[in-house]
Amino acid sequence: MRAGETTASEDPKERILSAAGEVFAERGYEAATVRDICLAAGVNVAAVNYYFGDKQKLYNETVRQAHQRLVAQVPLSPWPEGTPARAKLRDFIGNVLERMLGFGRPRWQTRLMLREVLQPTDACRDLVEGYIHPQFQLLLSILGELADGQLEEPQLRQLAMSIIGQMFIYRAAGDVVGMLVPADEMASLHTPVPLADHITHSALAALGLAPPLTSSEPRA
Amino acid sequence: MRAGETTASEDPKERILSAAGEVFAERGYEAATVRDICLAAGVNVAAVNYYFGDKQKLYNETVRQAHQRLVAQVPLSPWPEGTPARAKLRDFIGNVLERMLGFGRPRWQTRLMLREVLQPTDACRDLVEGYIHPQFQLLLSILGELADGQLEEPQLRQLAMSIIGQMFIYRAAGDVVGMLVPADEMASLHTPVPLADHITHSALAALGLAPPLTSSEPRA
DNA sequence: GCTCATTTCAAACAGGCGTTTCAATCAGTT
DNA sequence: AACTGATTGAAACGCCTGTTTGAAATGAGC
Repeated sequence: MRAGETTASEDPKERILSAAGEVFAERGYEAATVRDICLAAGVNVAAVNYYFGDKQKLYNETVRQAHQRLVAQVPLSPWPEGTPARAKLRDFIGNVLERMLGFGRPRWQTRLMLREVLQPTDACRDLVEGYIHPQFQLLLSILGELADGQLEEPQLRQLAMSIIGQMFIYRAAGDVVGMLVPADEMASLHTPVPLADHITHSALAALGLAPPLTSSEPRA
Repeated sequence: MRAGETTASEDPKERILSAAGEVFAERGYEAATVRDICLAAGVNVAAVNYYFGDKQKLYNETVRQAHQRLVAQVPLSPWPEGTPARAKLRDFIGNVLERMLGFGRPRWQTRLMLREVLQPTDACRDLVEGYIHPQFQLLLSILGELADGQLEEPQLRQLAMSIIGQMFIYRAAGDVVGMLVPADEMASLHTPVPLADHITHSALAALGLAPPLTSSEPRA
């Protein structure tokens, strides 16, 4: 099949996938053009159809790959046995926020996922089943541990969705959030670490497991 | 200028705006075609350029009108003096959710706004200044009243964003939420009224103004 | 009934789109 | 060196896009 591939960035298929990720994430499926992707990848226009068949198949493959790389970054069993549930909650929220908002990995990966969440296509089902649903279940189990049998599953799901929503808005509507919050405050309070503290504290306080937000000194 | 307009739905300009709202909301700016809009409006393709100049100006006008109609539906001073702050909070959350998720008004109006929030264009600034920011300030004032001076402005803004996030996710990611929550539970718990109760109760509990969620009987 | 500005219509326009073509190039084998 | 199958490249193909055109239809004022 393949003839001579040297490094990953020399393989045209890789280069196209990477360029397509950026362009699709930035402009969306319709507005992204095959010509732009090929220009960014430094390959001929015909390469997309040669390697992937057509634009739609390239898109599906791009989403699939971004999704799988994202999954690979998430540790399967993050905590040693005996870790307190509230520590797990803080870790979970911090990790999700870091993955959503952090500047580490290429931004387009999560941005592409976000597009699928906002307006699902065929590629969305795999994303939910392979990535989002397991994370949701993990959060549910943490909350179940915290509630210690005092909340039913439906209430746990409501609470879980509340927590996810508080993180989600920063990723999905970050621009508007930036218009509502002063710039300096945006940089100091609405970033992964302080946000994770705030959201965790809110959830624990709502569960009666931490002092209310109005108390000036939250416990560590 | 105008020759003979009878009813609102007979005026071609109205019909185009209405059809454009649906199509733009459904497919987005790029994927929506002028021909589809005109077909839906029952007018000739040339009508868009005749009445609005070009596609971009039609889009701007569509967003502007949807935004203004939305604003017109929101009462300016909703509560009589002396209304308890927690009642205001419940009302506010309930109203926003009803406007976001309710089946009353044409769905495309809020969906179009949502598109602007997720990926702002020129039309977004007006939307934020004329609609979102005032609502945000209203929520801030309610929370300030509730906190009774025990929280600083930055903390109030964090809390406000948390509340908005919990509502926002249902509008922006409703499809995925529906994949994570059983269908019957979706219909019973994740609808405007029970959701408003849950979010209000969570916020009050986090502020120490209501019993924790784990307590089986929340106060009315 | 005529005038005249406004509005409608079918047809066409230029440009960009995804895709295809086919000759040129390349790498590996004989 | 010649053959072979995989890859690349420039150009072209239809098709669909937003937009324009110019003539036909419309309707109010006289």
